[in-house]
Amino acid sequence: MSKITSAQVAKRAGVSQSAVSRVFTPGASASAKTVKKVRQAAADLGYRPNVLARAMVSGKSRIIGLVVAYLENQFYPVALELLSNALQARGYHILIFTAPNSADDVDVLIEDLMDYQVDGIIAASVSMSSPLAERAQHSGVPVVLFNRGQESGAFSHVTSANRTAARAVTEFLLDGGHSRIAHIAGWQGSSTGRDRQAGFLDAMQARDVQPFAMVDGMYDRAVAMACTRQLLNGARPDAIFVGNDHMAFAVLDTIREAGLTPGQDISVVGFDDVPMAAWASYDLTTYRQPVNRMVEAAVNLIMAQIEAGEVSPQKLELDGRLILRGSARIEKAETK
Amino acid sequence: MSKITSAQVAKRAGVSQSAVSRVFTPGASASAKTVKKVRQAAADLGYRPNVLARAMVSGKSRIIGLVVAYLENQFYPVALELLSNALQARGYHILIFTAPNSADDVDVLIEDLMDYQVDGIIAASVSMSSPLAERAQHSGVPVVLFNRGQESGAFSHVTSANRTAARAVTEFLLDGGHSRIAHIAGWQGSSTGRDRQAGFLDAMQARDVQPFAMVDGMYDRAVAMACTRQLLNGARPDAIFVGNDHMAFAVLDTIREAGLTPGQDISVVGFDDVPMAAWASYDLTTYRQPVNRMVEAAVNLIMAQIEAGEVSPQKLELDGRLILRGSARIEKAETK
DNA sequence: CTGAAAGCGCTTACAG
DNA sequence: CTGAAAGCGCTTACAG
Repeated sequence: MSKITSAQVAKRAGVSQSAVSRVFTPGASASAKTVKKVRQAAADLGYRPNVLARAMVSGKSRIIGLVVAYLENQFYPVALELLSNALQARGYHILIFTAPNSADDVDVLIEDLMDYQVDGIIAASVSMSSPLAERAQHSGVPVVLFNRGQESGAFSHVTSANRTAARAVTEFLLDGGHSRIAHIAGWQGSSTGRDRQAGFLDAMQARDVQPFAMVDGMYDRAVAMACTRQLLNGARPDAIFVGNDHMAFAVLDTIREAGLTPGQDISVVGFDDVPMAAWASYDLTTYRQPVNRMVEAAVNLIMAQIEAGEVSPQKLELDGRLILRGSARIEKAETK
Repeated sequence: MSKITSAQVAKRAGVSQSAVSRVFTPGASASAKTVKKVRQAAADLGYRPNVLARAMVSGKSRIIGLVVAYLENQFYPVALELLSNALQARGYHILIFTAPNSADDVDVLIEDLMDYQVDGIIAASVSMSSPLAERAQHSGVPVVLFNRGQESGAFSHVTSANRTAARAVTEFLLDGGHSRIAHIAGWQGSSTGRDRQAGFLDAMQARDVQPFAMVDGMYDRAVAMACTRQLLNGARPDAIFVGNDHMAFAVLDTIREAGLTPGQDISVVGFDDVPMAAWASYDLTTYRQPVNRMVEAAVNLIMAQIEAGEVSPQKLELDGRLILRGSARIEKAETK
């Protein structure tokens, strides 16, 4: 029931409270004898410094606020785990805020987050409003957007080179001899959804072929299934480029439900390469986002901003690569 | 760059700093006039109370430490999201610690967690050592184990009635006319793994049938696949009861890889009923853990312990139910 | 190297 | 209802 304080340790060790503090402060300056006495007393009493008190005076909480949504999409738990490990390794910890998908509420969340005096904020899969951007700036709390871009120059962000990537995916489909290509895009309210769609259109226009269809799957399984049923009705596409793997699994399930075989009757390509994409039942051809490197970059960015105080926002776009599996035909149609 | 403090608000509002504090304290006692002036000044300045400072003096951080592992198993992200939402709704937030699966390191983690003066700890899918149990007890920090039991009476926990549930699953398989039933158990170092295995054995013994095989899948996909390949070699089982869905998906993939059809050539039943189990490609018959109720119970328990100071540990075991899908044969063999 | 003292931003008795 | 004051558990100049 008792919280041991540095004062109690000091008393037992026969030194001042400041001495105890110094022993537990990395950049210490204490004699070997003092260190020994203090460590002994601390061990006897089971003393551990109160991180909150330290945070108050130092102004550094060693807490990073993480805003995350879409946890049903395997990409995010994976990223969360990597993020947490990377941060833990540097002595930071994550205060997690699960976000509603609507924008206003995210603002409220971030304000709550800032009340905890977090040293930085990583916002995954959410956008932030401009007023909020200003508040964060003003409070001097660095913000890094993860897997989401930001038009305003306020924040740093790290994403894949979504537009280029989507273009590459589309070209792959075109090269494979597909000509009736549909795109089930990610939520158009998100930069990733818009960028990937733009990349799709880039490639189609460059080859002068019309999209078979283009709809917004909202990054939602049920919506993606409904879109797919629609698409399968009547004249069918011969390929569907889906805005992320999570929706692509829904597309695959729906295609099979209709008695068709993915990769044979219709090609499907996703985006992310979550672990499940490699599982035999899905065997999804997809564009791999370099999640390891993305996490590393996000952590480095936020650390740099925390340490430097101010760093001009950086926009990082990393390259991934297409992973070929069974859900999409590779060879040209004529060579079949 | 500036953190606004209550003193600054007080000055602008022309009241004392205590008055400002009262206005922002729920159980306040301030005149309407004071409230008005203070709120105005606070709004002008963009003031928000420093949660850390409040935590220091009140001794309540409104932070719950969550220890979690196995994030690749969809059960945990789902639980995490529910937990976070439930806690957020009550004004608490989660400081997350991703756990290595080995026991010693968990202890270190929990100590780190306690340094943040968390008001309570929810440990999902991990066990805690006895010495640590004592420390937590001693510090007066309530601990609730989630989806994992604890022999020692030290902590509260909430789980499914794993043994009974596993027994029911096994009986279902037996009733379905299966006689060569294998069990790929969860990690035997975990209570859930042991309890489910015990339930499996209960049912088998009651019917006087020998297990076809019993192995430890370690809650790991790769291990489960290896076990399944082994099982498929030579005389095959006609059913496999798998310790959780995450492994069951691996089993299903492996069975198909061998050219067999789950639910036809061999029945498979999982445990959890994660969302993916319902997806057409897996269509997994499984025992549904009542995750909503489990989360609710865990949150209520921890809240009760925080508010009451001391509450004797409670062991909650909730009932779920078997969800029938296509991966396991239902009718008796003879009626086929 | 070391101790006394101030102060981080709050809450909470204590008087009035 | 309200203000002055003490104190939560630390870190960090400041003297010595």
